[in-house]
Amino acid sequence: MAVPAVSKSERAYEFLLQQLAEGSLTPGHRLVLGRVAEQLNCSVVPVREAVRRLEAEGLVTFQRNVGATVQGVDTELMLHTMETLSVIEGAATALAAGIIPAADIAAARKLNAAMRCSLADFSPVEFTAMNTQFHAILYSHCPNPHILDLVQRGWVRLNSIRSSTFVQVPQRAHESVAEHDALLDLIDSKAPLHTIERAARNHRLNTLNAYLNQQQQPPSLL
Amino acid sequence: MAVPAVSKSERAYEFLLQQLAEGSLTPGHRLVLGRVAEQLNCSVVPVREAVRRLEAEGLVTFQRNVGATVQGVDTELMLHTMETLSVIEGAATALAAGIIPAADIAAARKLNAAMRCSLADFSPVEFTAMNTQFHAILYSHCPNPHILDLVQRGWVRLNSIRSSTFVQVPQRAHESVAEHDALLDLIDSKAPLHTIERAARNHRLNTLNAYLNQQQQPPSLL
DNA sequence: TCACGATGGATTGTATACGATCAGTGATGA
DNA sequence: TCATCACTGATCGTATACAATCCATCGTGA
Repeated sequence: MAVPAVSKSERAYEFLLQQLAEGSLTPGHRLVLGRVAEQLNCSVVPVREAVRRLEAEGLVTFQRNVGATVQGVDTELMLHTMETLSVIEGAATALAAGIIPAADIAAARKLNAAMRCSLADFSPVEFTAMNTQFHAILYSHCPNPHILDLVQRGWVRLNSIRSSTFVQVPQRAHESVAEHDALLDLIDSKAPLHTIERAARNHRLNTLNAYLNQQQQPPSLL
Repeated sequence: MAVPAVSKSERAYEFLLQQLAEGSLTPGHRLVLGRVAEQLNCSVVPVREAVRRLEAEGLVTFQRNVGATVQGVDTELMLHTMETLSVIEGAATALAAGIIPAADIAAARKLNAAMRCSLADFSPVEFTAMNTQFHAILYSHCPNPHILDLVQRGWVRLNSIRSSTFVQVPQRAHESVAEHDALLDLIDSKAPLHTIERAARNHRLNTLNAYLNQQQQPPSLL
């Protein structure tokens, strides 16, 4: 008989995670165990486990006897998540800098060039996808799996609580591309690791600040 | 009827976490759902959820159809966990430095003085407890709850995978006390945050290095 | 009209039951 | 003697059932 290679609870987890990452599950959305179980054609028990795992990662909040809701786009939460990611990703990028293969640096440069080109005919979604990939290349060689894990969780969490900074602050894209090149130059020139770390951290903090400034000046003022 | 304020799965989680933190559950120990359920006087379902959460935090490993085992004292794992904690705790300490009340700094100084006194009649367990408390004072005012959470998880994880560095490298205690004072001086003098961050990070990395050096020179050589 | 309490549906929390899977043990045959 | 295989006990994975709890709605009385 065809036995599933992975458990149902695992599949439920993957399922929900993907929905969160791709935005089908908008913040504030309520996760009802029974419904999810129906969609996955299983009972609620595996779904419960999956939801618990998501809770442990801070992607959803859970209230006893009430259920889970997708974490909302709270500005404060956004701030904290971005700040945390700036610290972790900065460290990960620095740790990876010394051992990243030249081929991958080249790939990152190429990607950034594509991002620069796309500025002319700007599509936030597309740009965001390339941006995510760009940073993934840089930090993915981090030799510390624990840090790597935290970075990836950070990105997932970020993606789950907001669409994308570039949707709301398109002008940030220009600065971002320039900072990417600067970062690559630092890595290429074997700059001290703390310099690379600071650059990577500041890059993220700059994005955060761009977002916060935009929040203070609502669109109505434009 | 007396209704439990918290769910059983929550209680199971707390129960296991405490056992891990206080070392009743030694690395390599096998967690059998049924046994734990018996101890807690409940069915296995809540226990499963708790174990899943522990797995999501990396405190136990889980194998399908086999069960959970407490993460072992792998030197490499230890290295990665400490390195991660150095990054996160450094950031947390720096972020907290600007807003920590004078009373708490005084409490930290007092605690460190007690640690210095205890060096004469050294008890690793007692020293470790004070050390944990000392650092908790410094980082607990970190305004970013997300980072704070990661620091605390890091400590729990560290405690769960090894007894204490000071058990194995007692001489590190002397340096540690001195570094604590230096760190407090930096905070007191309102040093730049990145200086404080670096000091806190190095403090932890020094402990890590002390541990690693001792590993390379097994006790038999003493 | 408004405040307040009862009621019912929806949802979660947990126990129990049973099939699936794994690891160890002893028997069998070369 | 040794490799192989069937068997068994332990444990996990999941479905189902039911109790506990919450939330919204409606009715009642002032």
